Amino acid sequence: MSSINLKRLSEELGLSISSVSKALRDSYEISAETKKRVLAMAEKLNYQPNPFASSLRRKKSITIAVVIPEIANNFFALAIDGIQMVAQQKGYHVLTYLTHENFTNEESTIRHLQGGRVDGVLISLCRDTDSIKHLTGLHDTGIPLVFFDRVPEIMDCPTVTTDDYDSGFKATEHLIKAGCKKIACLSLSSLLSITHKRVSGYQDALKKYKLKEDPKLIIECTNDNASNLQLIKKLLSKKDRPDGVFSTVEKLAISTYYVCNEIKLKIPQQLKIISFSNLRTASLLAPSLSTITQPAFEIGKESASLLFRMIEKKTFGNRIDKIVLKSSLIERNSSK
Amino acid sequence: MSSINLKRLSEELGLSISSVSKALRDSYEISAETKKRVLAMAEKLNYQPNPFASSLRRKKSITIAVVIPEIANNFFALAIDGIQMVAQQKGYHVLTYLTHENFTNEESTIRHLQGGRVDGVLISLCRDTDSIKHLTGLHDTGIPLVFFDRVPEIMDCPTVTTDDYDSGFKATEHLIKAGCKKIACLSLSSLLSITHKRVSGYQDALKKYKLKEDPKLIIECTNDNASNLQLIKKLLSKKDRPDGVFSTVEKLAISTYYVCNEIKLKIPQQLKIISFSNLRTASLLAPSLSTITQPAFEIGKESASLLFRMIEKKTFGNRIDKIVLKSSLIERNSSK
DNA sequence: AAATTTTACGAAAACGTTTTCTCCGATTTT
DNA sequence: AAAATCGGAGAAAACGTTTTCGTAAAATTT
Repeated sequence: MSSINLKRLSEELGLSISSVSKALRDSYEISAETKKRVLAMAEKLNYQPNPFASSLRRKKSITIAVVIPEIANNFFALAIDGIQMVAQQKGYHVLTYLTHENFTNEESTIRHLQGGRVDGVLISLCRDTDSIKHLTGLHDTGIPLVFFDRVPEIMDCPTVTTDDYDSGFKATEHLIKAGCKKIACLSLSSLLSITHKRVSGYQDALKKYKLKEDPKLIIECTNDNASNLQLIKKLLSKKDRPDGVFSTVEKLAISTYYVCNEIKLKIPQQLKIISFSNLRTASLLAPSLSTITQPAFEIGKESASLLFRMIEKKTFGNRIDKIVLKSSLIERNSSK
Repeated sequence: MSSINLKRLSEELGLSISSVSKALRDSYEISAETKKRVLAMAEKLNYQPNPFASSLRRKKSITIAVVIPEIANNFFALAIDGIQMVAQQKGYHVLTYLTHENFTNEESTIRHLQGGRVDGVLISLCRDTDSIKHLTGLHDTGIPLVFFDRVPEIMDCPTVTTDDYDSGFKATEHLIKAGCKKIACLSLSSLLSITHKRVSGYQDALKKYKLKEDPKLIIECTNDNASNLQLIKKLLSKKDRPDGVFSTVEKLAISTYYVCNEIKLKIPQQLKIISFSNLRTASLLAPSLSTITQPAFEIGKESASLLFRMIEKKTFGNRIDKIVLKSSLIERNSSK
């Protein structure tokens, strides 16, 4: 329990508390010589300023919050990596909150953040967020807020996303050109903006190539892995099963692989697959998985950078940034 | 900028600040009726207590720190998941710091944490941490510290690990029983306790089965992916190349797969592989990867639980807990 | 009825910073 | 020589809580 504070430091130096504080913050009011003395003593006693006293006084937390649905997910892990990089560079601390795709969790997390614990918030919405009322409170407190990937469709807010519509379109087009006539689409909650955009791309690609759209081929999956497996198994076991699958998220493609193994469906001969994914082992799978890969790390980096521009008021007036990055389609054997 | 504080609340209610504070903390000194009034007003004005004022006064941050080498790593992502679960349940906040396997980062992170920003620290050491001097300062401040997975070998400290020696032994034994005569071992820094234990298990298994140990077969990899690929390629391109590989970490197994693809080495016919890994797609790889899988989520859970026992002083006297969980060996086709 | 306890609340100190304001002696300007 | 400026430092208020202590009035006990 060392607890070296300014008072102790000032006594040791024979200076006032305020002078010591100023010296440590390199104020012009303090002579160079005194500063040197103070710094030396602070070093010697291993002085660490109390962050709470400082934050209380300065009304700055030097901390940001990241609110995401889950962490055991390649996309989000990479995004956090990017966020952390920028934050560390800025000398900021990062609080992480997981909503586990649960709206109630998201709500209470946001409410807690209104106390001023953080200077800014990065958030990717959870699958059953159907209203953004819980965010207006946070917005009203003036705490900068940036959405990434899973953003609200209606609210006027700063966002960092990828070209989801285009990617959905191209992925579907790719399957069509590979010979698919009947393409299923595996999606998360239809409440999510990314789902909506990716599925729209899918639908428009079908239209362009005059394939008839079947609502039954758009499978809205749940948050439970076992039941998703059932859904996919049911889909692929039917007599008139699809010959192509476009998965809007990685884990549903993995489930599809498992199902195909189970029911002995050959990829890509009997079923072609393409999926949004940040799997590092995509090319090592049997067969290798064709992916639309989002620049997850860059998304994190851009989101954090945007947030810091807002925190530092470098973003002019009431301008609202909407950054869109490009995903890349990587053809592999699952869609040959 | 709402900024509703106790003062504002007390004015609104015609009470003193202290009474409002007590009412909100459900003190026996306040009448039931007054409490109800205060709660109602707090709700109405959306009062959120200032965490810094509170922390300053109570000398409690209700926050823990997690210091890990990287986040884009299945093991650590799962561990964090477990940590977050426990923390959330306890109403604690979680600060995450990435060292990127860099000792200097680890050092400065630890130093920053000495200011009292957190009530406890969970840490997994980075690959070039060769001294734990930087941790004694933290220890001296009385902040509870729990190590998980990558723990110091010498220091008397609370740890949560897995049966690394046994796992290394069994993995090697498994390869031997599958017919391997010449087994290489891919390891991270030899400074790490996990490397040491896993490699010891490997060596003892060789001894038990009278296979001669060749130091050249123990490859200490770097933190750079490209150079690791080179190292592995060199190892596997030799005339007298090994017929088995025991990888102590996931990413080196993945690199090995890439190399085998490149130099057309057939797994498992020409080379058998087993690796520590938390890859969800292990069974979908070509061929499926035999793994020693650590209970990463549980490690996180247990570490956090232990830390909270220490924070809440529930751990008696100067007892030091060392929790060891079991990994499981899962045979798949890469070692058939 | 007097003495004691209980109930319900308020005043004020404390947590450790940061920052504004004040002050004093020394130097420079009028 | 008097006035103004300046460099360096300290006193004290402020940030928003929590908590100790004090104290009236009411309730209870003697």
